[in-house]
Amino acid sequence: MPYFIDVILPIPLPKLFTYSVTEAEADFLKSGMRVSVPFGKSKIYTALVYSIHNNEPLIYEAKVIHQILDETPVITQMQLNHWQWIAEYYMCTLGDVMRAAIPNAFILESETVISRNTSKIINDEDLKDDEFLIYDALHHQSSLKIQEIVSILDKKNVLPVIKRLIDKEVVTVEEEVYEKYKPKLVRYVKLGTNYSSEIKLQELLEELSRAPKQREVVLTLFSMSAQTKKPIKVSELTKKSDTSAAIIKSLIDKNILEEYHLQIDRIQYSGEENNPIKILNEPQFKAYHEIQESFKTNQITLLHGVTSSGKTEIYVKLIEEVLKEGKQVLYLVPEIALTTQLVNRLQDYFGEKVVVFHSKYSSQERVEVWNHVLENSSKAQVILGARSSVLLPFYNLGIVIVDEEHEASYKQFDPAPRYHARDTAIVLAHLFQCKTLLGSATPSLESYYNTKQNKYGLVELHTRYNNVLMPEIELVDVKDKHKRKRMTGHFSDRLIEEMTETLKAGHQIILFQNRRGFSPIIECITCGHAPQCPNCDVSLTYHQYKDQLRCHYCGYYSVMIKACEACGCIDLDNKGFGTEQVEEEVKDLFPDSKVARMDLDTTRGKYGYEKIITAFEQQEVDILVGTQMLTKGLDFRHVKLVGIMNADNMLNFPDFRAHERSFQLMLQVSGRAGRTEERGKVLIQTYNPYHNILQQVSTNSYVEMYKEQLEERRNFKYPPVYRLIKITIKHRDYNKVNQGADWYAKSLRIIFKTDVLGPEFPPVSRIRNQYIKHILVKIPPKQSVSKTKEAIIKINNSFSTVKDFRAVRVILNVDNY
DNA sequence: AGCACGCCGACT
DNA sequence: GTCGGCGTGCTC
Repeated sequence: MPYFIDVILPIPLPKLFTYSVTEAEADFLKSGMRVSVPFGKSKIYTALVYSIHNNEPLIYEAKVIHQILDETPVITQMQLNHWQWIAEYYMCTLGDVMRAAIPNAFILESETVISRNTSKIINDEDLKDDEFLIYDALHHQSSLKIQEIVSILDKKNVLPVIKRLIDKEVVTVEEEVYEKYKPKLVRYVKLGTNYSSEIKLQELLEELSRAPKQREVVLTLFSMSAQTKKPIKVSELTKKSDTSAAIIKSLIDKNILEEYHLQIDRIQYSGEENNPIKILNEPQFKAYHEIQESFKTNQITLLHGVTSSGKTEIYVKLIEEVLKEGKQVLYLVPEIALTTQLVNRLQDYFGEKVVVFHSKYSSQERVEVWNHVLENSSKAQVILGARSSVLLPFYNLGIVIVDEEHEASYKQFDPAPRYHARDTAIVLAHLFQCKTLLGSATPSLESYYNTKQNKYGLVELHTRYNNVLMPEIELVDVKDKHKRKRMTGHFSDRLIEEMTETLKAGHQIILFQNRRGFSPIIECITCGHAPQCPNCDVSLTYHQYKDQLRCHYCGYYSVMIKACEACGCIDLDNKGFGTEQVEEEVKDLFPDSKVARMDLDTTRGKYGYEKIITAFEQQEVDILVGTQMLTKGLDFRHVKLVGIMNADNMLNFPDFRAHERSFQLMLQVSGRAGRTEERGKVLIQTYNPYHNILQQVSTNSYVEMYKEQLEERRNFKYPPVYRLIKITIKHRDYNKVNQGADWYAKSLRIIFKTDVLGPEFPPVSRIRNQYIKHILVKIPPKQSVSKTKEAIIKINNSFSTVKDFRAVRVILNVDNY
């Protein structure tokens, strides 16, 4: 009987691919193992076994697999089910999900290697110049890689030459496949077995009396092994005996020392013994109890607890319970919240059981975390991670906690799979039949709506830890201040007063300036011209620290212009303001205070973020200026004052969630003020102090905000009442985008009538030389979401068969919020 | 998505 | 004349 396997390839094709295997291979293989397979003309890809069967494909002949890569599955059955859901719900392929889920190092690289065909005698005259060059090079080196041939011939396209050589049977090609993951090995030494007895050792030391340095090393090693039972690292020995690698090497060569390697983890926790878990205060305990109760009837529960109410302690208590049952915990946080603060706190309680996972880890580090989770190792009982950790190979999940549930960064926008980690985690928990706890001080409208629909349970926690009062929020009317000439730059007299006072009292200040749609744009005073990005449809932003103009979309930059490019006038004006400018102004206003800035530009690199946080924590910085980064669950104890420089630019952002987001953002920033005994103060500068959202922020009225916003969403047919699917049409050619988008929208309207919006150009209609148009499909509450998706897929398929639109890219984004 | 094949302009 | 530009079609 013939045997076949269906595999997932990490490419965005909707189908599985069938390969033929032998009976023995079919016996050995299990779904979730990796195999390498030939794909296309010459490439070898890493594929994942999905199923094993006997159904011979009818219309093509299945190729034979290249190699089996695993002894045991690296992907669990549960994950495959989960992937299936993700692919279906978010309208992408299994290959897309595979690429996002699997650590990069699991996907093997293949490289074409060219070697000389030794079984054939070649006449030099038969070869052309470049053919001879390669033939000659192969006499010096047994094999060549494509890249090496490119440099030998000094031209880009070397494939035709190689092809001719193959035809003439001068060379043979092979695909070399290699594993990317390399375990980290540490070199250790021990005394050679010949010298294990006391007497032999004495002899050795005498022997070495004329080599004092070597003798010293042996003595040091001896004393080290007397002190500790642990293996001795070469690096430690070198350091302790103050010697060089050469001396150690000569000892190894003489067989006096024996060298060996041990595999170690790249990320290690070297902490103290576990701290006892804090006893919950009364409100926390009540909430904890209510969560337990809610879990009896609800799979999912939302914990709505004000900022600084000690939600983490409640999570810790729940985690403790789950760990007792011997199950794993997934603790999701927004990317940015993965600070040492939270990690340390969890490690204090759970020590080595905590493992962290996020995008800044190298692919090698990711493999290690992956394997720990897969093996249900004691090192991976509590998985603390950002979005992508929902894709880890959980073994026996006991609970999922999604902290800061409202955070937009849980949604992946590009590339596919465009999944929402919160919702994907809920499905994951469902697969494991375990509970999900969502937590936030400012829940997303959709989650709160779900509690009202009785889909989720709801637990509220209204008091801050230690009964600290919520900060006092004051709205400052900037328009009025301007009129009365009470503004210094972007600072109102009220803000300056409060800042002066706070600094005098030795407290810290946070100034918040939202980054979106505001950055300093350079404009010519005479003709109004503003420098534009050559690739995108936006004005360039001025960055003072490098004196550059930059595009935030494609990364284009140029030096700051000296004069207007259009009219040559040298008077240029700074429009709008960003964090950088706020920082400058603060320095002028408070020259004696230390100011730091936290935004995308200052937090580059693996530890950029932590450095700033630590400096602020240790009070090396008095005033911290920053963007939304500041809002994410940071616990600064000495902050007394928070200033929001301009509330209006977020309120006016053209998005149906602008009001909800502004509310969340402002309350979250406010929450940074006064987290210990003293009551904090928040100043919000605005041109429109009577805006409902600002009123709701100042009185901390979440429910009021919820009701009002929900009403609007209902009226304008937006989530959570309606569901959304956004379709993006992208192409280099302006007309093709227009035609394609029109065709697409027209087809959609035949089925969905008025529930189709657009096509419309987004605020930035060209990015990286690609024109973009959006179409929005709204799904009414009673309409089947899966049927809607089926219909869209049909339209999408016929769209791609239209010749003119073949090159037009279409992106489907489900729940694009 | 990649990658090969194939047809057309611009230069060693 | 070749080089390499990118439109088109296919991948078990």
